[in-house]
Amino acid sequence: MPKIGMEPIRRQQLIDATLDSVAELGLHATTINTISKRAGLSSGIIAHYFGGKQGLIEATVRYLLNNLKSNLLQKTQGGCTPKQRLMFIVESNFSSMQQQSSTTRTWLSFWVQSMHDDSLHRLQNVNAKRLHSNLASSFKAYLKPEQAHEAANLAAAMIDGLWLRAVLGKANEGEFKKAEQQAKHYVASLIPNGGE
Amino acid sequence: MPKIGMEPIRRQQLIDATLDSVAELGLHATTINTISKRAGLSSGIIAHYFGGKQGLIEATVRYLLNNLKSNLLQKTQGGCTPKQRLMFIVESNFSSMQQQSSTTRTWLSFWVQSMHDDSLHRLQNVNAKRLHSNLASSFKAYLKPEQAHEAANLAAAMIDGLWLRAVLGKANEGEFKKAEQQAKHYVASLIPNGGE
Amino acid sequence: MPKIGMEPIRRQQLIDATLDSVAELGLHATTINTISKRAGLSSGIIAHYFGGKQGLIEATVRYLLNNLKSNLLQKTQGGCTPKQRLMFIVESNFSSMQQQSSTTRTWLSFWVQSMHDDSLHRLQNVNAKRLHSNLASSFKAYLKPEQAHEAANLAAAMIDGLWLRAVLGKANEGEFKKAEQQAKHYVASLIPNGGE
Amino acid sequence: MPKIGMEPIRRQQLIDATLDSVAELGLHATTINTISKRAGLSSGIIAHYFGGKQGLIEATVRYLLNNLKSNLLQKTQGGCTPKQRLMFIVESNFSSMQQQSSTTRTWLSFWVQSMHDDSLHRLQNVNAKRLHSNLASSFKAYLKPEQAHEAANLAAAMIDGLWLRAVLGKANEGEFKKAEQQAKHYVASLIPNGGE
DNA sequence: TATGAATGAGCCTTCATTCAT
DNA sequence: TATGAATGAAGGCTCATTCAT
Repeated sequence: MPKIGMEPIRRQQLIDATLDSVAELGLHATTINTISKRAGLSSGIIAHYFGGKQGLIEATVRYLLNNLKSNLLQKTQGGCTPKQRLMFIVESNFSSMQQQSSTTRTWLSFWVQSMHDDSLHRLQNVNAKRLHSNLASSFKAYLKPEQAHEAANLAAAMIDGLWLRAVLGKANEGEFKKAEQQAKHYVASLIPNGGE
Repeated sequence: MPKIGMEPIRRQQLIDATLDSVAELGLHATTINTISKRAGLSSGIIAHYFGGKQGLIEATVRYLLNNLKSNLLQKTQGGCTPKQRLMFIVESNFSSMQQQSSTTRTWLSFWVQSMHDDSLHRLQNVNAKRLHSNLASSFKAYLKPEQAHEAANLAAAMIDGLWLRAVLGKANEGEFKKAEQQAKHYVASLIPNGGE
Repeated sequence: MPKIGMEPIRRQQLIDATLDSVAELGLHATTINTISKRAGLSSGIIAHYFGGKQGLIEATVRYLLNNLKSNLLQKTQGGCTPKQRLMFIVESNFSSMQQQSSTTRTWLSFWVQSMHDDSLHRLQNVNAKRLHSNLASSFKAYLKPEQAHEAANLAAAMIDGLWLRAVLGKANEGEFKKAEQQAKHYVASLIPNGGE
Repeated sequence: MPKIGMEPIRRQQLIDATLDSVAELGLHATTINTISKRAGLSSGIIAHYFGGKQGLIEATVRYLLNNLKSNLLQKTQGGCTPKQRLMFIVESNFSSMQQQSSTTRTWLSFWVQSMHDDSLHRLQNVNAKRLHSNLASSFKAYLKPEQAHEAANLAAAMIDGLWLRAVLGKANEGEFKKAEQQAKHYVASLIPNGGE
């Protein structure tokens, strides 16, 4: 008699294993075997639940994006000022899934793969636009629409740049935290009069 | 006696073909065959001149780094103010190799691969340090050492962040140019009193 | 669940195919493809069961050695005089595996390869020592230890020499049998007073 | 202006290099490059003088056989008794080319290769027959033709067997010498009344 | 006479996919 | 629902051969 309701459990097991494997070995060296072994499951299960490797990769990226989204939602659900919201945006981009430091490199691996993979590129675009619109809508409390967009662009670039350098430089937690502080400071500097 | 003086020509042909292939297909999908076909040569020639695929990849990265370096050197060789030098640094990071838009994504592919490849990581580190030290030494004309380093960090992050977003967003030339302007503007903003 | 209990069958299929291929083509010309084709299986299966070509080669040699060993064991298990045991040793070295004439040359191929392959050399050493110790322990029924060792050396050399010349000379069954008789006769001649 | 009379020099250089390479690496791992590098020449020269790798291999084997032959000739040219001649035959088989201990394994490599290579097999046959006929003709001084042939067979087998075990067992010079003594002793034992 | 650049077939290995159970 | 045996295409590498010089 087949076990019932295993699907969500198995899917999450495999997504977690994928994150692990990509973090440790890189996307390039991650295979169906490195994943299934980490999950303690057979390789065939991936075709069963995700249709194939590509399906699992996409599901994993979606999972990361959802995490990022809900992380911000959770931080802001109690209500907050636009400035606080900007800080939360920075925080969630630096920490959300990155609670396990492992996922930072995973994130970057997927990012780059998206340049040559249309379905990943679509997902990555959604994310970039969401970051921009989140930032812009908050900046609009302090700036004219045109300027708010400009500020959002710069803020997004600074967030990505600092985060990227931290990841590529194999930063430890302290350095990572410092990068986050620098990002916050820069974002704050884009608000006229400190948001008063 | 076999044809003489072909070595540098062949090596460059293969490096160019590698840049092409990685730009179009990504590092993951770039094979000995995609490269040699683009170079109009046989696959065996790669082993002949570079020992193997890995050797060619590394030579290609070294070529990119050297280009970046000599590009800046050329811009500044006539003598310039520290502020001008900062602008040149931004420019060379945005444009050097990137004259052919193809190399932008190549650059990024190698960057990410460096997370899981020691020899590439070493090369990438050299580059990161050179950018930082170039920036810091220029900032020292206007700031105390400590602050100059801080400014160099922020400037480097902003350069990378804007460049990265331009690349991943598949920016056209105009958008790329705009990102460069934003980077310059930001770097200038880190100089007290506009460098007077 | 996949087919169960196939492992020993597949392993034997592949070992048999290896013996065939090496016998016909030589170790040098034996490839993963010549083996897997003979086994009626795909090339990938070799990695699956033996980790690679080298693993299969070693397993095949081990199989030959085990056969030789159990062949002698079987002949002598009913109990026998030391002289009879010596004859059985000769017989098993001439015939054990060699019932299929194919394996004779295979055996020699592995033997020679062992000069440049450490893992094979270790296996080959075990075999050489076993032959010597089998002979020596039997000779000790008739000779002093020192002399028994000497006799074992000479007997082993004659067995190998006759067998080798038969193999290299592409002997037919009759010639092979004659070589075996000569070996037995020589071994018997090393026993004082014909073993009375 | 092309150098004249280089041919015999180059041919010998390449044959020597082949012996070296096969001794050290085995026939399997010996390539046109390992040979030409040892000879201090280019790889193309092999095609030039021997038509290809196979031609060089055959020439090398012929060289070994000629050495063996002339070694015996030289030993016996002063005239000798049949018994002495038998001893010389043993000696030349143990030592002739084996002056450089390196060639022993080379010899064996070629021997085995001859099982799957017709032109080598023909050469190897010539050698086997010569050994047999040399031995038989000497034994005929002491035995009837039929018995002389039998003795020649046994003697040849013992010579090969002892020599083979010495080679495969990676014998040092002392052990090698001892094997030669055992061979001589055995051959002498085949002569009725010690040749008086 | 001699070189070594260049080729491309063939090798072993890796791996996503398929499928019987 | 889950397995892992089996496949076979594709990858990088090795190497004997060819040939312009």
